[in-house]
Amino acid sequence: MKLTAVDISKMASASTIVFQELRNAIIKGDLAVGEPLRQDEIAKLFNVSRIPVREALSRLEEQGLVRTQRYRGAVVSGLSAEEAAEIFDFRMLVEPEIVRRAVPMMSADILGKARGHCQAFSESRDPMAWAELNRDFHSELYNASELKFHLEVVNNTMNRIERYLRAQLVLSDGMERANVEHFAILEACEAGDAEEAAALTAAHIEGVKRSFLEHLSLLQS
Amino acid sequence: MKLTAVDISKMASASTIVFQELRNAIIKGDLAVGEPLRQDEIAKLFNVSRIPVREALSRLEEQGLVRTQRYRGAVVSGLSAEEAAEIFDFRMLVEPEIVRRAVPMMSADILGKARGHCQAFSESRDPMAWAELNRDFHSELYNASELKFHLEVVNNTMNRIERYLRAQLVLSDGMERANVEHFAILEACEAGDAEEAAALTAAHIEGVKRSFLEHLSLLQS
DNA sequence: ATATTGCTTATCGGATCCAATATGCCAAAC
DNA sequence: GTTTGGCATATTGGATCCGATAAGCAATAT
Repeated sequence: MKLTAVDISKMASASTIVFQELRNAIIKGDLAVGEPLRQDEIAKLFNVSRIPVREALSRLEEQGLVRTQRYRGAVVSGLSAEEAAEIFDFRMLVEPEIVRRAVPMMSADILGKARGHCQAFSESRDPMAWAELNRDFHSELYNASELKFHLEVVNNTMNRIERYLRAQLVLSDGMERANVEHFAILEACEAGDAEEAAALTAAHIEGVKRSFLEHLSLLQS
Repeated sequence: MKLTAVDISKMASASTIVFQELRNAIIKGDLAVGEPLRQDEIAKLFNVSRIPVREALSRLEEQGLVRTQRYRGAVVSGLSAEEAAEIFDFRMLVEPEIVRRAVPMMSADILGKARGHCQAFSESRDPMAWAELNRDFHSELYNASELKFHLEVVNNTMNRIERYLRAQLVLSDGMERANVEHFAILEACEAGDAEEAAALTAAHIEGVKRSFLEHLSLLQS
């Protein structure tokens, strides 16, 4: 038999599709913080009943991306400055460790792909694509670690903060700095220097954090 | 006005109650790994329709506590030895840091409560209560950090592995060792020695990890 | 005996319907 | 003018119902 078989049992259900679309919209910032998510409205958008929408909203709440009040519906949840700062601290704790353990496992293929993402990031002129490429680059490196649980946690963490990173990449020289730091991290990886790569990753996140908090205090003054 | 007001809008919905009960049953190990969770059956148990049950199952899947296949239902998900080992590594990374930042914020009240949990743990003769008291003790210390995000992540992490810890506390001298180590951690906290408390916490988790893996290899041989 | 086919039942995903609560508005009472 | 009570509407949470798929079993053909 020569058939390109697709596993239909793994096809996404309606609720899964709604979930993923809503999640992406929240992550990208297309849905503003505090914006109410009406079940009816979403159901009509996707041409489904409210049942799969409600399951999607339950899952989003479990991920901390929306907040729900009984009989009052769900709203997109955001982060206070303190919460964002804490999330940066968390990333500074976990991501360097992932890199440390990933470096010895990086094949030439992975390093090549990472360099590709890095290049694309540096050359892109589309601010909206930056966050995407930034995440591709980091994911490429992190995935080499094959630490499924760590990666899952970091992904959920990124989902919560990426909106703010986008805003910040555009508003500052963050883009150029990120670019330089990415290449530095990449070179440490290519050199097989796990400790250096981890240290650079920590410094990178710390820089983003500081820049983020500065911009925030500017906005609030 | 002197009324002990309860916020009725925060009362749990049916789906939330089902979710919490299922989650607790999975965490405690009352529901075996691989056991299928039939919507009808659960709905009848709680005297509700399948709708809130399905929302509960969605949420459990989002937490990694069940696995769902389309049209085939949900089963309790477990951990391979590798996955469990990775989770211990993750805990060794995060929990010491939480302790480090919690120590300066521990009031006499908190330390008192922690000592209470620690005592209760050491005196309890009920193996099923150990895991509970163990978690109370650690939570008491961790909560002092007021790192909401870190705490959320650690809680979800514990939810995935607690079943295995229970089994292990009973089967070994783990109970006694944990007890000694708890008091050591507590003393470092009382002394305000954050670094020592963090180091002891890391050692504690590492000990549990090693003991866990040894028992596992025994079982498998 | 074994493999294939068709049927029956169990179970799931989703749609539709109903009850409970929230929200906004307007009139009436003070 | 402010507050109170009584609607009408919007929205949610849950129950019931329906179509689709999975899984087991019997009947048939080879």
